[in-house]
Amino acid sequence: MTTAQRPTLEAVAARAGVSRATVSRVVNGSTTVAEPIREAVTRAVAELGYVPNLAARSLVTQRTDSIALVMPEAATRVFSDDQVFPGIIRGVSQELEAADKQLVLMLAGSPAGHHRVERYTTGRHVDGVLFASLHGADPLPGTLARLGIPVVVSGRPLGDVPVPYVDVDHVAGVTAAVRHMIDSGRRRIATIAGPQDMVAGIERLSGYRSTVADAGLPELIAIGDFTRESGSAAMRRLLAEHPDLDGVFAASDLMAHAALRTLREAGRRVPDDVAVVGFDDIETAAYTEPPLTTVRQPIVELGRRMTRQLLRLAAGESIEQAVMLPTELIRRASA
Amino acid sequence: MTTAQRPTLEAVAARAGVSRATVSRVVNGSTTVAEPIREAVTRAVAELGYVPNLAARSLVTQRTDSIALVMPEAATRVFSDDQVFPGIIRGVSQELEAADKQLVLMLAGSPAGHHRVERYTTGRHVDGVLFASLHGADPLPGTLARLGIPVVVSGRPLGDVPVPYVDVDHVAGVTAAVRHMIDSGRRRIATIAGPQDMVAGIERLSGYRSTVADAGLPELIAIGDFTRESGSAAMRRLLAEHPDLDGVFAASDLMAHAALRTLREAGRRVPDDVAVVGFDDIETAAYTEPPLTTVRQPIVELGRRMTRQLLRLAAGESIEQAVMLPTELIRRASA
DNA sequence: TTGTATGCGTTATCAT
DNA sequence: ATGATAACGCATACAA
Repeated sequence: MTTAQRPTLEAVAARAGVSRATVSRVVNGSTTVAEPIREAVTRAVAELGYVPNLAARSLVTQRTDSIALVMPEAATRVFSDDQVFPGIIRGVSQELEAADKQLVLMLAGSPAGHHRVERYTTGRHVDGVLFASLHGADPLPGTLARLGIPVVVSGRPLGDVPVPYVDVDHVAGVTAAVRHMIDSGRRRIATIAGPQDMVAGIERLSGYRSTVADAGLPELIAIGDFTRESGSAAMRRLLAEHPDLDGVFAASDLMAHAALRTLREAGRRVPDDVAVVGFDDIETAAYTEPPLTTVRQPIVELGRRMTRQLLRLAAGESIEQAVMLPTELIRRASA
Repeated sequence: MTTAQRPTLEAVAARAGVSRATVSRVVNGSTTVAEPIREAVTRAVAELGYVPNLAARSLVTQRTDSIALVMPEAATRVFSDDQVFPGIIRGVSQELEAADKQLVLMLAGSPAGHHRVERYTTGRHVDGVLFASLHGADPLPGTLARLGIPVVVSGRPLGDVPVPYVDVDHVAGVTAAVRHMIDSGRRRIATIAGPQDMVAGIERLSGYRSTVADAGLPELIAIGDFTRESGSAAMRRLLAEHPDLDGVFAASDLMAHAALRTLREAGRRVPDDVAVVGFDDIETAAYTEPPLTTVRQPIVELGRRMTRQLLRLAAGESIEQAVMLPTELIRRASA
């Protein structure tokens, strides 16, 4: 490896016939530099192909200009075709790009991974930390916040940790979904709920319960974990226990997709016999058979908002403890 | 922000009653440290919650212990429910975690983004660079390689840049797919090809052409860009131009999925009237109507192999210029 | 407006 | 086996 020595401030300074300090000023856009000198320096920078050494810079500025996005899911689940995580990544990188910061991605599925994230983030190797989703009451966000490290979480954190978060309005979305089925005459509406150690799972279930309760309808519940597999199993259970059901609200499109198939295999027609509504509005939802009515959540926007909040926090501003994003019922053919 | 001063080597040294050098040795696992001293230092580290400052370390070691994964796609396409990119990310992070390195994710869809990536990577802010997919003949990988920066690309690079790459055996996969249809009696087999500025698109098309040619069958071609939308449009075109087609090989599952729907809308039964085979084996493939026969490519493994190659390269080893991963025909109901 | 001098927290070299 | 001490490349307070 003939790793050509990369030029330093020193080299540029020599070439331009000025001091290191002046070059540094030009590179960092200081206004107090005479035009001819600025030009000379700029030329020297270009000729030498100078690029600042970030390590050196961050050593003195105490900033790293990078932020971590932590995905505490098991690596195998983070990237199923559930589009939640990819969507968040996309939103985060858009906003980070605008701010000229780097995205350090950390999957923390295993305990070892979690520990690694803890070491890395508490070690202040990043200017801030974004959590993409929390399982149970993870103490890490709170720990970081207490250390004075900027943190923003997606989804209201379980337990009462005073960590700022951005979330979508699950309850409003679910309410709209269930109401829609009630309005079209369904009376035996079941739900395939999400995991009850995640806010999204908890809130979507509670939204369902209060809505059916308000309408004087019974609760028909089976728990899944947002995946297709769990959706199939849950649907089969519901069918066995409540053969007369005429509506299903699934807490994720993946589970709804599986429910669609399971219902068909059981000889039920959708939406004629059973109405089905999902949650997420993943791309596949428009291509299921029949196309899926579902609750859209602005997932890319979620990533963007989290990032904006974090950057403000890192800049020393104070921010709202909670930001809520709206959801929307997308009507297709399944309900 | 009461940013508690984080302890430095100096502080640990003072507490343990030794020199900075000794603490550094213990932290870095040097064997030349007496056991009692090592213990004292270890205790001091724990008590103070010391974590090394990576910037300072990398300033002297000339390593950053992080590698960049560049996705040169437009941000909007990188995370469609095409599982390719998420899969690669997953493979890369698994392997990186094992090597205790950080993943810096860079999307480079826009020209500005591309330039940003160039600056960042040529600036040696990472120990190596992985490219997740290339459009056309991107010069950046070659540039980096010439600068002595370790680079590994996914997919054979277009143009003849001598950059090491890992790819899946597109041709073998496509051949198996088309043969499968021929063997079951299809004689008018069309293809919905991928974009012709990407190797995956090019190779899958050429695999199709040679296979039908070998069988003395006609070429029926429409070009898409791997997305569902383009798949629908291409399928409609094929139907209009070749109403008698009895088989379709789509270069991506997303396009195959759209084709399935378009065929149904046109009143064709799959597989009775028309056989359909896709490529990728995304999770959705098992849930389409009918379930999709497709060519599975080991996408997570691709990410892992790329990473392993890169790490070897960064460690000064020399590596194979090309690594080819096998594909496999997964038979379901659509063909 | 520009230059000088200092320090950021490590690792590595060289003594001891 | 351990300790001084010199880099590493940069930003900035201060001096000019």
